[in-house]
Amino acid sequence: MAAMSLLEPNHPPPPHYYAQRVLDLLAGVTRQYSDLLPATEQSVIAAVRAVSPNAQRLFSRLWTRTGPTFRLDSLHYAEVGDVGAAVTELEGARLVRVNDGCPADTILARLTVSELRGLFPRITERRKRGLVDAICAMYPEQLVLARVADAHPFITIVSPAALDRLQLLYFGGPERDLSTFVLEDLGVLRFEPYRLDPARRQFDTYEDFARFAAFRSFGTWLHELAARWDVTLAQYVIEALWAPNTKRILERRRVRLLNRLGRQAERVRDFDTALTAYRRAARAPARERVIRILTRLGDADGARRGLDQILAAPQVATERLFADGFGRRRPALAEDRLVLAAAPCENVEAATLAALIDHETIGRHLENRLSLGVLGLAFWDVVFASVPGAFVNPYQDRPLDLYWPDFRGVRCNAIQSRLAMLTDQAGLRRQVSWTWRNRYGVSNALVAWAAFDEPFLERLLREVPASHWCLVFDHMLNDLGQSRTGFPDLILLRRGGYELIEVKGPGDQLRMEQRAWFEFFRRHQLPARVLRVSW
DNA sequence: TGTAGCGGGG
DNA sequence: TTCACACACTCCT
DNA sequence: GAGTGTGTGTCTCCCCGCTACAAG
Ligand SMILES: [Mn+2]
Ligand SMILES: [Mn+2]
Repeated sequence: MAAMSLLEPNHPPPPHYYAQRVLDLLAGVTRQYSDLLPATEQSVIAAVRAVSPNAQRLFSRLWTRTGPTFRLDSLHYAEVGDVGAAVTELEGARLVRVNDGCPADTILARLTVSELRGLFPRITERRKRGLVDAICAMYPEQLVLARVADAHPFITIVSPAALDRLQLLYFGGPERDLSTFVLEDLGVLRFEPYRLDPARRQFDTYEDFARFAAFRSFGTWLHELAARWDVTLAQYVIEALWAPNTKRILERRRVRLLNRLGRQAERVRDFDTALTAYRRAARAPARERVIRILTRLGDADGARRGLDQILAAPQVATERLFADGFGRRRPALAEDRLVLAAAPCENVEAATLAALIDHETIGRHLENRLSLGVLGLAFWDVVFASVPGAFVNPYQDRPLDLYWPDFRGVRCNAIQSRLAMLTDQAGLRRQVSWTWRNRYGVSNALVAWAAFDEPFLERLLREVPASHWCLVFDHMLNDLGQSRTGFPDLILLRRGGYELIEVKGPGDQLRMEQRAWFEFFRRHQLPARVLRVSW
């Protein structure tokens, strides 16, 4: 429940606000996970609870800021009466270290260029990065820390990694952090009040959580690998991701990481590593990538065998379409043509839309936001229906299995009965407008609220027959992971009709996901076409 | 001196 | 900092 | 026509002030 009155933009929060939120977080983690917390986390929790409110307040501020090191002169908070006393207390509780605890470059980065010049006048680099590097290279670390401490005393959080893990446990994912509290209390973020099963928790064992946390750091390593390829590191990651996980959330993340790693390896032409990564991943698009690599390497037989395997049992539609057409010439999809009067000044889609609308035709460039959004509005309560294990904390914008292939199977009755309610326009309108009125602004992975407004939604439901919407919903619900991409760029609405249009500029072509959608449109005779635009 | 980008804040 | 998309390029026929 | 590499938009809020950095 969002207490709107708790915070207002640009008005100071209640004095104990941040501290209380941190204590709430710690209480939540303790309640759910006290049995599997490692010693570091336990001692952090105990220490924070033990210090005075004044120290709790300062520590909570530190936690929400980007650390782990802070200059004392950057700490002024109305609710912290005596910063010096708070710091001393936190130091005594081993939550922070004073004038120590970080590498030289970390504290140097907190100084301005002119401060750096003042303290280290012999270094003459121009840019800050170079300045810091040069100082680190020239002076021993202890000297740097001491000299900075003298002019600008600072503190460092002792266990930032433990704080990170506590946050991760509480919010269940790296995308939410303490700022979620503020945003929710401001009313910026709102979450569906779905039912949580207290007996279910996201991580059953410490190993589960450790893997989850490890996967997150692999993600950042992968990002570094993109900048600078390192075979040893890449192979280490593959090694660590070698065995499939029994937990599905972990397994999906594992596959994603391996596929990303394969892609990076391909980019630097390390085909051995790429093949290994893809073969361990084994899930789409891994087999397709393997075939492309084998073809590049001249192993036509291996590629052929791979293609046969895909054709025998395609994992996803795009994979089937790929294997279908690979090496052969695909029959070109019929395209219409449009010549614009002038070169588009923004994107081609907007220019095309402008050329196509007139006094009786309106349209939007929405792509997947259209199909996903209307689906989300029509199936709101089905998406948030209480399914065992789907919701594990109050800050989710989707059930954990939204994009899993068996999303529908798990909810098959609810989905069937909802589809039956939507077959006529009145039923569809009833659901959609109920959601619009009662849930507007609530976070939902399917619904981009800003993309819609009431009049447009109204016409959307009037001009597109409910039977067509149902065909689309039915198709999407079979596997949202697949159908969430590739929807055509534009929808045009006119009295008694509509049209979906995929805009293609010169030299742009249908992607595999878009092909899959057009296959569906053709099968059900929905009005969709590809428009080749030139100028 | 102008400005884009970032960190801090509610 | 992700992800889907558009677009520019190459090689081939 | 097909495949590949790479740039781009958006980032789920919006405001403020400061700073790095480069241009004048
Ligand atoms: Mn598009
Ligand atoms: Mn397009």
